[in-house]
Amino acid sequence: MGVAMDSKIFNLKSKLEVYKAMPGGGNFADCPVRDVIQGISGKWSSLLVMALAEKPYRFGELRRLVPDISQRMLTQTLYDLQRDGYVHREVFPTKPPSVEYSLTDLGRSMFAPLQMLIQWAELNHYAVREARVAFDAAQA
Amino acid sequence: MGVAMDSKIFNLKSKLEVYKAMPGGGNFADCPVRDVIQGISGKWSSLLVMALAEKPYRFGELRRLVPDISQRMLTQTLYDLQRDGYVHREVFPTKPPSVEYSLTDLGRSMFAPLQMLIQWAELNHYAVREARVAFDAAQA
DNA sequence: GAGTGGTAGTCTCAAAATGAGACCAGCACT
DNA sequence: AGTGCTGGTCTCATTTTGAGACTACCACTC
Repeated sequence: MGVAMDSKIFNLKSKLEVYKAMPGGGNFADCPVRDVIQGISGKWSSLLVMALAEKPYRFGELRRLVPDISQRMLTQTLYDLQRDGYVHREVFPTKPPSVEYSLTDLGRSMFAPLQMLIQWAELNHYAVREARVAFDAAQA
Repeated sequence: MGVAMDSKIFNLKSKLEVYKAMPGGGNFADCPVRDVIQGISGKWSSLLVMALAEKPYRFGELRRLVPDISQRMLTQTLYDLQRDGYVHREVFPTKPPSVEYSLTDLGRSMFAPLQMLIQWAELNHYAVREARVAFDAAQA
C-alpha cells in the first residue's frame, strides 16, 4: 500500500516538529508553515491557482470559469494570492481597462506539490465519496 | 486497497479538464475533485491530519497540541475527517471513556501528497513572508 | 461525603467570513 | 439614447467560526 513510502522518502522524525518549526520558539499557534498552508487552503485559492497554472486569465474569464464564486470573493482571493506572491496582476490600458492575472514563479513552484494533491483527489475521490455514503448510512 | 497513488501521469493536457472532470458533464461547480480538495482545505483539517500522521492522538491531546482551536471546531473537523474516511475514531471503555483518533489507510495515502505541500511551505515560507511585506509596503 | 480534577463533548451567544445582489464610471457599438 | 462590457466596490443577509459556560461520569483526595 502507499503508506510504506512515508518514512523512507521523507524522513520525518517528528512531522509536527516540521510543521511547527519556527523562529519564535515553540508556539504552535503562529508557525510560518501553518501560516503559508492556511493562506492557500481557502475555499477558492487552490481552484484559482489551478486555473492560472493552465494559462493567464482575465477577471471576467475567471468569474465565468468558476460560476459559483461571488465577484466579491474572486476579488479578495486574487488579492490575497497576489499579496502572498503567487499571482501577478497586470492592468492593460484597453478601452474598458482589462486586468490579467497570472502565476508568478513562486506560484508555479507552489503549484507543483499542490498538483500532487489534486492528482490524489482525482484518483481517490470515489473512495472518499464511498466513505461518506457508508458513514452516513451507519449514522442513520 | 482502493487507495491509488501512481507516480505517473504528469502530462496534464488541460489541468482544468482534470479538475472539473466529472460524470455530470461539464459543470465546474460540482466536481468531485474539487469536492475532495475542499474537504481537506479547511482551516484545521491539514493540521489535524498532520498531527495524526505522526501517531494516534486522543481528543484532549489534540486540543493541547493545537492550542488555538476551539473544542467545537476540533469536534467538528474530526467528525468531517472521519466522515470522509481519513480518520478512524475509537472509543475505549476506560473509566472516563477515552477516544482515540488515528489515520486510516486512505488518510495516510492522502497525507503523502499533502506532505509535499507542507514541505514546500517549509522551504518557501520566507519567500511568502517577503512577498507580503513587499506588497504591503507598495500599497502604503 | 464534599470537593477537585480529568474524560469528551454539547449548547448558546457573539464575532467574523462569506454569499447575493445592487451600484459605479468609462467607453464602444447600434 | 440605450445597451453592453470592463473590473470592481458597497450593503445587507446568511453561514461559519470563536469564546466560554455547561453536562455526566467516575476516581481520587480531604
